[in-house]
Amino acid sequence: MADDTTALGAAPGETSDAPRAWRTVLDHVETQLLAGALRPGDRLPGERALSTELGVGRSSVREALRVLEVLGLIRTQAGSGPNAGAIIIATPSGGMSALMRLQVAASGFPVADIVRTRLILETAVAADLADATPQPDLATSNALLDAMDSPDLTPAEFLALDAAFHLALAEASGNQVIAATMAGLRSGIEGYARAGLDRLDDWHETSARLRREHRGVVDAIRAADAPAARTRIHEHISRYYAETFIDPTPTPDDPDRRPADREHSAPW
Amino acid sequence: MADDTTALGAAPGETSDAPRAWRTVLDHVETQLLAGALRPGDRLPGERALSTELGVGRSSVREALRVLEVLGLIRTQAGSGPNAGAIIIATPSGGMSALMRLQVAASGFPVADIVRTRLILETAVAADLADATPQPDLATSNALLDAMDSPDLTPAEFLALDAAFHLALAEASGNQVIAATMAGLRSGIEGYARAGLDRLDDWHETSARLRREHRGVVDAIRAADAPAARTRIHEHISRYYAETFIDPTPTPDDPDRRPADREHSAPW
DNA sequence: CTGCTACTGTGGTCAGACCACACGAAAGCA
DNA sequence: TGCTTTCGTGTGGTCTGACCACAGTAGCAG
Repeated sequence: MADDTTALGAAPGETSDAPRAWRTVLDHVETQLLAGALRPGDRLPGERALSTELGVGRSSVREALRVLEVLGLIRTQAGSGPNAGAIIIATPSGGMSALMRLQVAASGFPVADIVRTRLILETAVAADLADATPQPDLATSNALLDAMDSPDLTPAEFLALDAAFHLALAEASGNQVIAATMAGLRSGIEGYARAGLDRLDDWHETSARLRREHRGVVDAIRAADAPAARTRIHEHISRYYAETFIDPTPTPDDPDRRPADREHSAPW
Repeated sequence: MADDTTALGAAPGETSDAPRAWRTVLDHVETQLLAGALRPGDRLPGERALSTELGVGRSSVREALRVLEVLGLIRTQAGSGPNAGAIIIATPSGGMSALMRLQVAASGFPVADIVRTRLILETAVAADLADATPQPDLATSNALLDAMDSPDLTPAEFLALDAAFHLALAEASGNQVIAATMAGLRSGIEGYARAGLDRLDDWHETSARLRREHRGVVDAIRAADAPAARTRIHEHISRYYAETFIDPTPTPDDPDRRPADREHSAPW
């Protein structure tokens, strides 16, 4: 369809219309994706090729590719051969994590909101797993649970396994959006979670309780007892945060964020 | 490779360790953000300044900035004055939308998973709003509802208002993470939603029902009847998708996606 | 004091040049 | 013939230097 565009489309200075050059590239890739011309596993044209093909500079192409890379859409590899170049991979978790992490860092996402969202999602996941007709595969989760029983784990290691466990549950539900979101939420509050360790009085006792609660959740799922799974995971998460965070209250008061309806005091 | 030459931190070729230059920039910004040295509203150093400061080329700085921009962390503005340059803004919805949209396009996110996630989130939001102690502010939602009553709306326009309504509810809950996620989910399936319009037998009847259901949800929230709010929003959403999508079944079968536990037949 | 005009700094883009790398084909050797 | 080595080639990764358009601002003219 006539790529009109002409060579003028993206001149150096660009004015009036001005679709930022890198946007052109991004849109082009998205279109190709939507049209099915590009599927996971495929290789994108080389940067130089895309550059001439779209009539933009290579740097602009690179800016777009960088975005795609961070968003988890492509993987780049220098060199030659079938594995080289930019190939399409749909790995959302990475992008989701980056987004959450940075937004939290920039106080765009209050930690409390993240925790609350996590609560909602995990509760639903647990109930979902319990109700699943073909008993869901919890092998990964169980393996992690066993690993957590190891007595010589540092709190940080335990925490990592804990996070993996929760993520494994989300993945077991088969919902990729939730799994990716959970991964993102996790990494968004990772720093706080680690910092919260110091706040615990008795780590030994806490870890024991966490392990117990984890087993409880899995047991409820196995027993196909959705209500119990819901309750247990809910309490598990909310209790932990109640212990490790001083005050999970949302952002104090930003000059440009209306503190309007914020105190919904949801019971988590 | 005897003579590695280079030896300088970030020489052109870079080897062994090789933290990709743009990553350096990204990490730097994130660190500054975490340290509080950079807050929303602040201006980042100029590209050239950052370039020399971090010892990387301007192109690398730009690649990083582009990522930050797409992620909704900064806003760039050419020219001079206080509004020029790259200033920190924490606007997650944009990045979330881009992420979702592209992942769906690349079949990284099955549409069904998105719908299901939306269902979970919105159900929770509705219940949350109903339980909120200070009656939440539903002014925006109501205004949209009224706008939707206009008889001369094209299906597409109606759909846009509908989306805005649902988003307004999420925003009213005060949870920014959910609001942003909802915005992302929406734009991820926007194309499908529009396409689904053709599938409707009687648009007039459908829109009337949708309006009725919307009011019903808001009424339940006003009445602080969380269970009703839950049920109504759930039915509202699931019914619509059941009507507009042929087969909400996840991706057929991708060579690299195990069709494992996927049929959890969630009741939507 | 007012209004116009240069100036300056900022992002946006492009073009060209290297580098390191990884693969594959050709050349060399057994 | 078959294996090893070498060289060539194409790819991403980066840097440098150069314009352009734009938006304030300082400074000059009225």
